Amino acid sequence: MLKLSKKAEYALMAAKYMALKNSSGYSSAKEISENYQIPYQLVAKVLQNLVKSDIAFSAKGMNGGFALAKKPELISIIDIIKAVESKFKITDCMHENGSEQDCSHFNCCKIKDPLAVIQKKIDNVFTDTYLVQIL
Amino acid sequence: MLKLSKKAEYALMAAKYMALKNSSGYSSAKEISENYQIPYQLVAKVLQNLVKSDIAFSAKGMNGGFALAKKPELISIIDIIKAVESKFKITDCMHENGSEQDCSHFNCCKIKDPLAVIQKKIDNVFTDTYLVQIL
DNA sequence: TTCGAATCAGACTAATTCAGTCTTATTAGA
DNA sequence: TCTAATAAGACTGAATTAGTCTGATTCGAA
Repeated sequence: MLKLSKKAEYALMAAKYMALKNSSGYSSAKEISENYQIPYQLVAKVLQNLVKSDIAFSAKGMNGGFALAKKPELISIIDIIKAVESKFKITDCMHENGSEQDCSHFNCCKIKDPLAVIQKKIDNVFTDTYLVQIL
Repeated sequence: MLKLSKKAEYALMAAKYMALKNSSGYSSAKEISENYQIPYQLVAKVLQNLVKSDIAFSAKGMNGGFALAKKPELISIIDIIKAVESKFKITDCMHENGSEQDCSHFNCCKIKDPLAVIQKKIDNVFTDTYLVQIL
C-alpha cells in the first residue's frame, strides 16, 4: 500500500543518470540499463515517457540516445513520476470530475474531503523535491 | 500507484462512525456496514484489527460491538492505517533492516536515501492528522 | 438452559494490477 | 546497406488486493 511503482523508481533513476552525465552527450537506454541494473525494455519505455512529457529528448540512430531537456534544478520529481504514472492518487476518485464511476461510494463518501487535504500535502512533498536533490 | 487500500479506507470510515456516535454505546459491525455501505465481513475484520492495536475495544455477545478506546483528538490516522496495513512504505526496502531480500538493487541503489527523506515527509502528513480532523 | 446476536479467525476465490518479455517497426550514421 | 539505436504495443506470469465463505466463540435475554 502507498507504494511507488517500479516504473516510477526507474524513471527517477534514469533521470538521475542523465543528470549526472550532465551535458556530455546522449545516454542510451542500454547504457543506463547496464549501469543501474534495470531491465533494458523497461528503461527504454520509461525514457520514451520522459520524452513525451518534455523532460528529456531523444536522438534516433547510431550514437543516439536520451538527454535531459532542462537543468536538474528545474525538474520537479512529480513531473518525472507523472510522466510514467497517470494514477498518482491515494484513491480512485481523487481527480477532477471524479464520479460514481470511480467508486460506488462517491456520492455518500464520508472521508473524501479530508483525504483530498492529505492528497494535496502528499503532492506537495513531491512537487517540492527537485531532481538536483536526488543526485 | 501510491493508493490507499480499501482496508485503510474502511478503517478510517469505521473510526469516524464510532467517533461520531461518541459515547452512546457500542457500534456493531453490522450497523457500520449498513450505514456506510461497506461489505460486512470487511468492516468486521478491520474493526478486529483496530481492537488489536488498542484503538478500539470490543464487547462480545448480544448488544455487543465496538467503541473507540481514546478520544478522536488523540488518535492519529497513521495509527488507524497501520492497524490494518503493515506495509506502509513507498518502497519494499524502506524499513529497518532493509536488505537485498527486499530488492535486488539494495546494495547499489542510487535513490534509496532521497526516497527515505520523502518517506519521512509522507509519514508526517499522516502522523499529523488526527481522527477529529476527518469527522 | 437454550437461542440468537454479536465478535473472532482464517481459508479460499476472483479480480485487478504490475513487472517483465517478446516482437516488430523506424530511424540515422558509418 | 548494415548496424545500433529509438519507438510502440501486445502478451504473459506473478503478485497483490478485494471480497466471500465457513465455522468457532462468547454473552445476554427469554
